[in-house]
Amino acid sequence: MSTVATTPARLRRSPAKHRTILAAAAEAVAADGYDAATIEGIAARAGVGKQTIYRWWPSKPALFVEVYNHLVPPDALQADTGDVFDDLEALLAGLFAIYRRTPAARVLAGLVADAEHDPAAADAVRGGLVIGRRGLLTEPLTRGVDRGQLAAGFDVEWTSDAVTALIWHRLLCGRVPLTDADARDLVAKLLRGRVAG
Amino acid sequence: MSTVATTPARLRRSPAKHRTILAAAAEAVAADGYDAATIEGIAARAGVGKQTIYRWWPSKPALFVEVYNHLVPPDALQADTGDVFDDLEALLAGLFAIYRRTPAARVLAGLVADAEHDPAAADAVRGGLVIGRRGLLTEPLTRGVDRGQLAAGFDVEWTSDAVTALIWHRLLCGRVPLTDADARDLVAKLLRGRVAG
Amino acid sequence: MSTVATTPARLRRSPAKHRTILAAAAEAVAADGYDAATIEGIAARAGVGKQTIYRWWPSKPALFVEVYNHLVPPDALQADTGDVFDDLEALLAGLFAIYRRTPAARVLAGLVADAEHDPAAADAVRGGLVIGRRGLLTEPLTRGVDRGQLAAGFDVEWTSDAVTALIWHRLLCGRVPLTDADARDLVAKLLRGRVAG
Amino acid sequence: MSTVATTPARLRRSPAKHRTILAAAAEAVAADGYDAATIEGIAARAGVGKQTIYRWWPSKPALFVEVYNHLVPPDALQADTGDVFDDLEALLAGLFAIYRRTPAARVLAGLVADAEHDPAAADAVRGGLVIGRRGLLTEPLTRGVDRGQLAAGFDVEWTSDAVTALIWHRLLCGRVPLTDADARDLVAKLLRGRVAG
DNA sequence: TGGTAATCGAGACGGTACGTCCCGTCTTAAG
DNA sequence: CTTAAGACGGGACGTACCGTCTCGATTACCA
Repeated sequence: MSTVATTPARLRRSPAKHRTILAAAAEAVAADGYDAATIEGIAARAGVGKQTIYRWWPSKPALFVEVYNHLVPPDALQADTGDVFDDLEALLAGLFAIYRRTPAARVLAGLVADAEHDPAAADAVRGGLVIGRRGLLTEPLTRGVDRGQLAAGFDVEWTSDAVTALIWHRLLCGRVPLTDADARDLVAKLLRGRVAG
Repeated sequence: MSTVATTPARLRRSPAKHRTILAAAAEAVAADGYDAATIEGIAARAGVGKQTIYRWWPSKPALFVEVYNHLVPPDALQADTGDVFDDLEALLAGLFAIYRRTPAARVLAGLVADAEHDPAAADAVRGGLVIGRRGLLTEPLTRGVDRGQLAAGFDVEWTSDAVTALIWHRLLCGRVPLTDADARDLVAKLLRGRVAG
Repeated sequence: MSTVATTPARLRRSPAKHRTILAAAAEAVAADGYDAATIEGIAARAGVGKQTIYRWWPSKPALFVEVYNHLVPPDALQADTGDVFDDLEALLAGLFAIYRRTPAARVLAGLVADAEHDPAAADAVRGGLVIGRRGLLTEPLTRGVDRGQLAAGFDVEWTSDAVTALIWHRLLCGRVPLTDADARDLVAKLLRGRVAG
Repeated sequence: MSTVATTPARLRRSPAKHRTILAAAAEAVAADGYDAATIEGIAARAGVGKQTIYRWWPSKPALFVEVYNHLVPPDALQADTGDVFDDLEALLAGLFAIYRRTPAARVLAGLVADAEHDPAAADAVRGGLVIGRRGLLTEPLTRGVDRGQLAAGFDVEWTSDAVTALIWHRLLCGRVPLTDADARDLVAKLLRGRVAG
């Protein structure tokens, strides 16, 4: 009878379903790859109606952005040992470990793919290991500069992008998984400038 | 039946149609993006039956590998000025010019996307600006090492990959097109090691 | 719980809501047609939860049976003038007037449609202008026979069905609404046997 | 190369599939009823893609109009014995036999249902046993008038509609199938005017 | 120069997934 | 403790392309 809805009756998504769907999506990628993972299949795998997925995520990329964030929680990767090289190595090693353990790498690669034509996905991907999470890279580097461990003119921005770029290149192109050695190598080459052996 | 005679069994495929299809494919990407460019649409645009496309290319990625090679002819990018930095800058500037003029960048990005799930596409992409065309990068670099312009231990392989990675990152992620300035910057940072300003 | 006491266990269903829903259902049919009138839409139109409708009516046809009975109250159509032809003409003219004024005809046609597959609807429809309301037709006719105005052997049952059949045919098939002239014509042809002009 | 399509390349629908689909549709109605017969189910039953149905029929009613015409071929019902009562009885008996043997009656009832909201279906239904096929009824009746077997002023049009109406009423409402006796009864009551049996 | 075979456009075909709509049931918060 | 609002599993909708297939109609070689 009241003609004015007091509160907009906030959506009451079931947290359990929510998690079930994210898990089913991750499984589907692990099983069939990002591309073959269809909304229809994920719904079936989760024992959920398709509409329940479309209700909460406007598109497949949007869903997988959340899957990625779920698989790669940013907080778990922070480190501050006092040594910028150690910090970065730890960060990358942790990230690569997740990539080896979960389908996160395939998800990210798939999102990069979608980003080409889905502007929303593009934004999300830029947040995926670029803008949003760039703090993960820029903060330790900035600390390194502040501490004097890195040269005063050190280009933190460019280096962050370069690290991201090299990782993506390996994800998209590489056949072999990323290892701790790759983390060390990346730090050595890009931060210490030891390109020439 | 064929007696493997003098003429190699007469290729009936008309070169004109062949080019028409490649052009239609490029147009379709320019118009709608890689993903929305369907075989069906390309066939219609080219005034050709779908089968004619499938006769010559087993899949969409296979078609676009050829489109890419058509748009970015490797020979046009060679340079040997005697200076490795100039060579590389010229190479990259030429490449970026093509990326600005044609849908080649969108094609490459699309192929990278397909590469995630289509092994044939993956191989093709690795050839697209990695293995096959890596000579484009490794040869000038090797000359630079031989000439003494680059340090003896300079890691040509890693540097080639890094250049590719950074370009891809910009293609997949960047909003702004690559320019001559970007070519200079890349050479400065990765080859001259001028990361710190 | 209910002690079958003085008051019959207090009907919680508010008569106001009840009427609101019936009205919303009628409006929905008037606006979009029987088929496009969904429970979901009626609930929204009535400002009522879907459950509230399902609580009171097991199905869409069940709801519309009540809507029909609400739009076409049987008592309003009775007449006993002493002349069977006048009685029938009055009855039909009154019915047709309702059909022109309200969506009752579309509701009945829709129910006939539902009746094909919904046994409950079928029963309801047979009551809609056949068994239950047949009294409306058979009673005046029987009086006519008793009074001697119709032949002794006059088949009241068959004639009632025939009248119903012809009306339905016009409802389901006719493009033009039923008029007073149609009422007169029906009586002339079927009761007076004036088929041959 | 020729810019002018010589012939509009007439559609080449496979006659075999066409028949398979009609048969599957009839079976589906027989098995589950008109309403529960979905395009999806018919396609599966026929071993055919949904698109193949949608390619040739714009809607479910359109499909079933053709199914009805296939089940009730008008030519098979003609008769001209020289006696209008015999002709009509034969026609109706033949029709009712088909209704007992095939799901044609359920199809017609379903179409009548759809006709309420689908204008195309409405047109088709009017053709189904009214306008188009009305010749089936009007022609023998007209012959009867011409022969003098029916009164000169006999209203052929009205009688045709009345016959149709009564049949439909039985189809939509009746529980028992129509029999030869019903055919005789209909002729007796409506043509011979023996209502007062 | 007329046969004959391949190649072509067109598009029908079985199929899969899309994203939407509504069903009838179940859950939650506010009154 | 009832109600509106609406989330939920489910199932069909009608559409878009996929990659395969079958048609005639060119077309270009060969006899």
